[in-house]
Amino acid sequence: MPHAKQTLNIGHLLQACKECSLAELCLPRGLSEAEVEELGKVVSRQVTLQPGETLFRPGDRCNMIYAVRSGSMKSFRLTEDGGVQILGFHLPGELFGLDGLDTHLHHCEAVALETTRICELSIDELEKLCCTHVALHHEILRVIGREISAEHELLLLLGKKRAEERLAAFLISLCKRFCQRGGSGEKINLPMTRQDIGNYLGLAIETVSRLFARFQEQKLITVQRRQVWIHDTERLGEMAGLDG
Amino acid sequence: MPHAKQTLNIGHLLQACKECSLAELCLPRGLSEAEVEELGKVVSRQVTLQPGETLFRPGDRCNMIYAVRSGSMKSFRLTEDGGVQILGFHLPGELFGLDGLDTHLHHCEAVALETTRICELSIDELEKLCCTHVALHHEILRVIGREISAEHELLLLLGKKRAEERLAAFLISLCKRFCQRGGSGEKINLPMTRQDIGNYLGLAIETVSRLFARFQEQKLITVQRRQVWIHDTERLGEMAGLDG
DNA sequence: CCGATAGCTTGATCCATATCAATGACTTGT
DNA sequence: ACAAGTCATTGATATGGATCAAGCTATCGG
Repeated sequence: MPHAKQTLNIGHLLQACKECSLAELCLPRGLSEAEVEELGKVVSRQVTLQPGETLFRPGDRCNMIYAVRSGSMKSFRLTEDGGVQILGFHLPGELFGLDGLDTHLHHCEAVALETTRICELSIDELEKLCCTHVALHHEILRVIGREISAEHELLLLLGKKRAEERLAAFLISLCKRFCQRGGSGEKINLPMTRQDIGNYLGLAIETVSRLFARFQEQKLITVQRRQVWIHDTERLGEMAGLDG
Repeated sequence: MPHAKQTLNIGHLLQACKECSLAELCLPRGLSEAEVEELGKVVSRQVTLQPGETLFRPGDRCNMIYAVRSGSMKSFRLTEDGGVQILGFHLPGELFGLDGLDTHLHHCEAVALETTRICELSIDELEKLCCTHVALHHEILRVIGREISAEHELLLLLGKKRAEERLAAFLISLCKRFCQRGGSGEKINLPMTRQDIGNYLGLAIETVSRLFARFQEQKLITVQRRQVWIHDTERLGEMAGLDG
């Protein structure tokens, strides 16, 4: 897969943060109108990726953080023997690319799951802006904190939960996130393959498939390929051991 | 275990960052002398914990980040059913407590493994200082980046590695970190129990014990209770799948 | 010095999940 | 409409590490 990026930088950016419907989920949350306008200027460009295209890979210079405008991404780390561990899936309004803040080089790879639009934000510019806008500084720390929390959650899941609990937690998490983005909470359209789900949860693809079947038998969900209807959030939550 | 803290704030802090021998491992790395002096003022106090004492627990207000002055800590997350997942061990010069940056409440608990001195740094003060000292701002981002990288590493380990690889990676990582702190790299004194190691690595205590025995048979290490001599870093590294 | 306790080791058995193997269901291109 | 490829399901079998059980070894208080 080539390291392809397709830039859609038509003169001025057509849609900066000010007009973006995702503002409340993304960095602008809680900023004043003037601050959001400033933030919009930091969006250096927007990029569109086709399914399977790579945004960055290990060793790439890390000057930007990225926000999903539409579509979805996965980021994953590689072992030297060709193994993969998916670290997260990124939905519209979510930020990613914070790894590599230490060495200024990315350690992981980010790939589009579907046709995906990305906003690129210059880290340097953001940093400067933080000095004059305290609210933005706080927002950025909040985003970082959320990232760290999410990773702790996943560590708990991989280290301590059984297969059933893992998948339940995964479904609940996705469901919540799609709800925040205007989904009904009834139906989810999975942007990732079973392979991706299994990899992320530390399970074999067959195990994921069997669990989907079992959850369906138990009337918790209905599965049809990538479409999942959630019938019993309550019980799924209990299975997941809640706090996910 | 009571939520005990014993403050050693004798008038002025006896030893701020300027005189600290760990400076090069901790936040002051790469700062000018004047900046280090400023940073020292942000260390609001130093705390000494006895083995098993808690520094913070889930739900506690998160205003500080912490640096280990001497001794060692573990931080872990709890499941609602009483389960534990250790998220990390913290050695002298390392910073921790970055979880909770999002909600300003800690999600995890931090406990001393031995008698441990901690420097507390006010997040608000640090934030202010960042605006006037770019180098400090970069340092903080570096520390955050390192935290995120370390967590990705652990995710890879828990998700994809076999028991043997996990323990090898763990030993290599500890060895490196003790070396940076002036250790010989020959001998490690483990500050944590087998229970802790197993929990951290997602293994049963018995498995850890058996692996130690096997590594010893293979002449890779010598184990005597909490003392470990590393004989063959090379091969351990290979077993770990390197990049740990 | 002795008993109690916490931490560790070692052996025997079991089980959750991986792995192997085959088939089915969409999707895409010709 | 068919061939080929990718993705998903389902069944049979294997296994790495958990769990259960017993004993060992420092350490500490009295």
